[in-house]
Amino acid sequence: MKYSRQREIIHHTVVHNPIHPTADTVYSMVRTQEPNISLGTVYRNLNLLSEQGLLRKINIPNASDRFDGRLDEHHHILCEKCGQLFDIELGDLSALDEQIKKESDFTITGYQVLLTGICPGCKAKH
Amino acid sequence: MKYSRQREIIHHTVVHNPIHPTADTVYSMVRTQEPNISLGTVYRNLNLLSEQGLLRKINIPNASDRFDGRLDEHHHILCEKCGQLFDIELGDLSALDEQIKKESDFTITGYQVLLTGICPGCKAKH
DNA sequence: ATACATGCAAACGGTTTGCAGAATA
DNA sequence: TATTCTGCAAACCGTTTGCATGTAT
Repeated sequence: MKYSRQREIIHHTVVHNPIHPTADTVYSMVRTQEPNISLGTVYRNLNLLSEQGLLRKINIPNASDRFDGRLDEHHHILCEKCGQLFDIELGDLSALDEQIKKESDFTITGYQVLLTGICPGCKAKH
Repeated sequence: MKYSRQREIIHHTVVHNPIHPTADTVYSMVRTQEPNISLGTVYRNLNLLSEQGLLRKINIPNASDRFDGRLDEHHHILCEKCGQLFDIELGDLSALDEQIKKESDFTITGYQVLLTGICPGCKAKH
């Protein structure tokens, strides 16, 4: 992976904005610094960075993927009202892995958990 | 919801074929009985049936949605090699709900768990 | 010099939608 | 008859890709 200014800005943008932006949101943000960047470059770099483990790509059903600069183990909850994605700690889910390893002949390589709910802000707006 | 022969065949197809078919697979299967059915009708009915709770729609990252006629609580594991989706029992995850309810101000409305791994069949083919 | 990256625009894949006509209630 | 449904085709949306050019090593 060769250095590029565009990639550095993209990476920096995701890491320093813990809002779990979509590619398109990253694109808008990056354009303030790099006005001629193309959406294709944003996609290519977000994918590259997540393949290299420098970013996480979070799949959202029926909506755009989100990107997350936090690399430690945590999960997410999607607010049904406002669409914002929040971090959430789920304690230790590795017990599930253990259980499945015992009960099935699968080799588990990963899992994803996505919760849905109503965030405190949306609850406040009754 | 008015009766339609097409919808009945679609529903029957999903319920009696526990292979977690995609819309396109359902389309192929249904066409053997209903050669003039359109893909649009298949999509419309799969969505309608899952909205009514008569079917479950399972979101798969970077791939087509799958449909499941099993309505009881269970989860799924996607084989990375062959792409087949299998049922898996994860015991009681409601403890997670409890934990989150205590630790956060979110109202949890649902969660989805998708495991990835290598299925026994693919492991056998070394 | 040679890889790799970029901007652009077109293509892609899965899914949804508008419409005119057909089937159900 | 009023409403819902269908087949068809076009549109849609998020994402990827081919290409000619530019940049890093």
